Amino acid sequence: MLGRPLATNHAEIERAAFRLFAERGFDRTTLAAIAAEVGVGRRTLFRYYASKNDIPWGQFDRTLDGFRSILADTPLGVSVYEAVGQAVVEFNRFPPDASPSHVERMRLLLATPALQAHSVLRYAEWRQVIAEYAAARLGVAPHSLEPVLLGHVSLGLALTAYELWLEDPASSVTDILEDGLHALSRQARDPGARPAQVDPPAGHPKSPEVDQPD
Amino acid sequence: MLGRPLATNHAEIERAAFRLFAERGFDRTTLAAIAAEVGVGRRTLFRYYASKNDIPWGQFDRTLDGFRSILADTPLGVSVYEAVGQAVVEFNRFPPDASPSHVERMRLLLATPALQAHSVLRYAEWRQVIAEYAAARLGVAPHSLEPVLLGHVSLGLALTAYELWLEDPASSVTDILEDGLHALSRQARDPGARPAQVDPPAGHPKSPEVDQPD
DNA sequence: TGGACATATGGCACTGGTGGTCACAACGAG
DNA sequence: CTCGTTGTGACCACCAGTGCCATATGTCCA
Repeated sequence: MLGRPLATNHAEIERAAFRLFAERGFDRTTLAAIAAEVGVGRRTLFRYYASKNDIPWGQFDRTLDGFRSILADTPLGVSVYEAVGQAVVEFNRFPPDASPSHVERMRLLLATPALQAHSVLRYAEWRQVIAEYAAARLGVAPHSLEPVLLGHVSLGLALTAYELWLEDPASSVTDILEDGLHALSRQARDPGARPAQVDPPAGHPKSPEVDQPD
Repeated sequence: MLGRPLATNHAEIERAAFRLFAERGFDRTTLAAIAAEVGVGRRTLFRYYASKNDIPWGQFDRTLDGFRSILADTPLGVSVYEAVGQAVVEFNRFPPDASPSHVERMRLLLATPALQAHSVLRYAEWRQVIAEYAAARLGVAPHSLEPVLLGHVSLGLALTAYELWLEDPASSVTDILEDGLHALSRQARDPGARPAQVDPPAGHPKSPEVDQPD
């Protein structure tokens, strides 16, 4: 190694940060406090994380690479949709007992409004991975309807699973994901049926109203 | 009216703000500059909008009420999924020619990272409207799987439509939404088919890796 | 006409996240 | 020991957001 050695590392910063977040909450924990806890300068934190919001996410790059691998290892015998569905289930599998830090992390990410907001930027990268995989297999552009839609719907399913899981920590993300996949296929199979299937999902917040002079 | 009259209104602020955003971009436009342009104090802006990020969204409350009405006017003869699907299409219908400000607004919202992030908080309210409608019709809790999933998938479809529309402004959001609805039903109908349907969507960014000491 | 009252304004001070700059510290190599 | 390399941390500026409060500008009532 050349040059001055690192004063800290990501793991140490995250341990300190999570401890403080747990004590005071995310918003009321200042970067100065985290820096003091770690024993480095406040400015140094920005050399490890692009922003305060990125601390709970850790080193997401690595995680994305893992997801790419899972998709790449997917059998070609099934449809793209099944493949992606299974990859998502696989990706979100984690030891049901251990990893209390994983639970803490997800709780923080999903329960803190500032982090919910910030997370879409990470989610976009994740959706992109799906879109690229789907585009390659379907032989279409990554920006065309089905790859993009598949990315968005997959994300919707995953967020659903995590939301429900947080409400009932005894439940299993994997199980909810699989239930969701079933619901999504049931939906289309009997589109006219009254209740109890999941069918034509829909839109998004239209453009805000054009203001009338008050 | 009692008390001092208002110094400005939402429409005036948005006109000024959008002009500046177009010139310098969202991030490089300060609230001080907007306030100066409108001719009011910086502090006053915060009495019209909760944050800078809320300016491009306008008065979203009104918009949500409109969406509730659309859902409420939905015929009971069709399934919840069809009803929501159609409501979303209807909600996102807007004059194909006019409203250049609508285009500008959406472009800004979808192309600015800070706004993409902030928007999830608005989207959450919008999903909630769907979940409540679906829960009522299905006779289940709003926090149960199908209503939550329907909200998320609907949002995913809508975001897909807006993203594709932005890439090709000559296209129609309504058309893309309808294509998307078809893709979603096709998916489930022949789940084993090779390419060209949209089926088992999947997961979500798993918890970040637990850091190893670097 | 002249308060009294209600309400909006806008200045000020302060916190906290973010980013730039730069001198300095700590290590390896020659 | 000195040089090159690289990380550190201090100082600074900027900006969003918030609490506080004096002041401006209306209506209403005596």
